[in-house]
Amino acid sequence: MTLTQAIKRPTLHEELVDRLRNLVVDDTLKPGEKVPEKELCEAFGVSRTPLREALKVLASEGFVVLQANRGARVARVTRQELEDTFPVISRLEQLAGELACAHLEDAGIADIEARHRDMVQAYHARDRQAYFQANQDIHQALIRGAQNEILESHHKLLAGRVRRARFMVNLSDERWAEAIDEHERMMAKLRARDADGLGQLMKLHMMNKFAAHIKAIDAGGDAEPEG
Amino acid sequence: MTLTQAIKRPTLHEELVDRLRNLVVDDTLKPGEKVPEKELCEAFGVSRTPLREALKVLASEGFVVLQANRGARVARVTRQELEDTFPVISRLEQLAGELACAHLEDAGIADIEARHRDMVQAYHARDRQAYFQANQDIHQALIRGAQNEILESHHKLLAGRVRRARFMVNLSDERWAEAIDEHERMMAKLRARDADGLGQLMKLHMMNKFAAHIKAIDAGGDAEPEG
DNA sequence: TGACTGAATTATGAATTCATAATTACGTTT
DNA sequence: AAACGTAATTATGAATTCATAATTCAGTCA
Repeated sequence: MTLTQAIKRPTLHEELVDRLRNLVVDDTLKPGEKVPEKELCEAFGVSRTPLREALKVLASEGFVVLQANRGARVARVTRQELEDTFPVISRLEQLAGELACAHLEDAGIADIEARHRDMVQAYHARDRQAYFQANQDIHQALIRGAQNEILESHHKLLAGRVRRARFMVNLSDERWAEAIDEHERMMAKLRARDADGLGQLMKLHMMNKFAAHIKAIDAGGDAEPEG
Repeated sequence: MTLTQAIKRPTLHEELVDRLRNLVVDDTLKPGEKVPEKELCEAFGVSRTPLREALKVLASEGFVVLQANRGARVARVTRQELEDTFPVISRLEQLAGELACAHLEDAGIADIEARHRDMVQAYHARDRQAYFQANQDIHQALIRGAQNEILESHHKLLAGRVRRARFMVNLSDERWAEAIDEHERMMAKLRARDADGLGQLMKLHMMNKFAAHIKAIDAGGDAEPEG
């Protein structure tokens, strides 16, 4: 009976961690906003204990900040943090690209090709939502294709911190075209299974995305009200 | 009064997270071992609530694994996990090396030089303990020198998972000499502020360390008893 | 009228309690 | 005596309670 796989029934606090993290990542809970335990408890229909456990985890992941005796607030993504995060993400994506070239089956590559076509189509249709989704799927597939759980989990955390819905509205036409071009070249490297080449391009792609964000932030001057 | 710095009185569960993590990292709590809440509560003199919050955080950091209704166990570092972790760490160290070259002041480099000399001295004295300490200090200083908190925190987590005391006993004379040589070359690159060169060497250094660990594990056949 | 003091309220950190799943101990049956 | 089934015990997930730090608000005085 050593083969028996443990049945996975998610415990209450695990469920809450996921739910709350999603609320932060998809920008339902805005940065700097207070996270009142009471309201969330009645919203989710749970007691404070599992919710507080979840908040502690979210805090260690960096999605919320805890102030002693003053509860939790959604973490602000400061410019400094962006500047720290992107170089790290870009290196993780580089590694992912290299490993994906080595580990992906032909079927996996074909699947990414399909999503790439979806993305290009969304680009021509100027469908930001569809583009965003396809883009995310591609990166996700490449990370998964690396078959490295540590890489995947750390990437997921960092990507979650940075991926706030509002960033997408910052996508300029110029940068959008550039990004598409970068993806085309990435696909070529992937088809050729040029591991180092793909890694290099993915790193660059991330750093270019980074530059575009910074530019948009400097131009738009994100209000970032109150504390 | 806007300059008033909030006084930092660590909350109970934060303290516990650190304490418990240390117990795991320094191998006081052995991999696979059960982490009984009751005993730890009376050992630390706290109630179950903060301790359980701490365990949730430790679990999200990967130091313990929680099984529903069956409590927490110290996470085992499997071979697969080592194989996943080292490539990621090596890339983080590579980035750290590049950034450290760019950001470290001369004084910072001099400090690392001093610790390097300590390390070489410990090597010649065959003092594994002192060597280990100096080595860790050097890597730590380089990571800190990168001045990237995201990089630092993620590196710390991964290093903590891998850094179990017993690994040091695996250090063969051959590998030890090799490691010293690698460090010598790293120092040369750092002095020259050759960012890419140092990054490259640090990546390699980590992967060589990785290979040595794997070799030792395969040879020694770590017993890894019970589940 | 506006700023300060202090009580009342609220929210949070932590302890305790409760319900239930898991484990252990025991007795029965073959 | 071994194996199964069931009851007793234990440990855990979650709710509730308690103590205290923060915040709010009313009242006072300049």
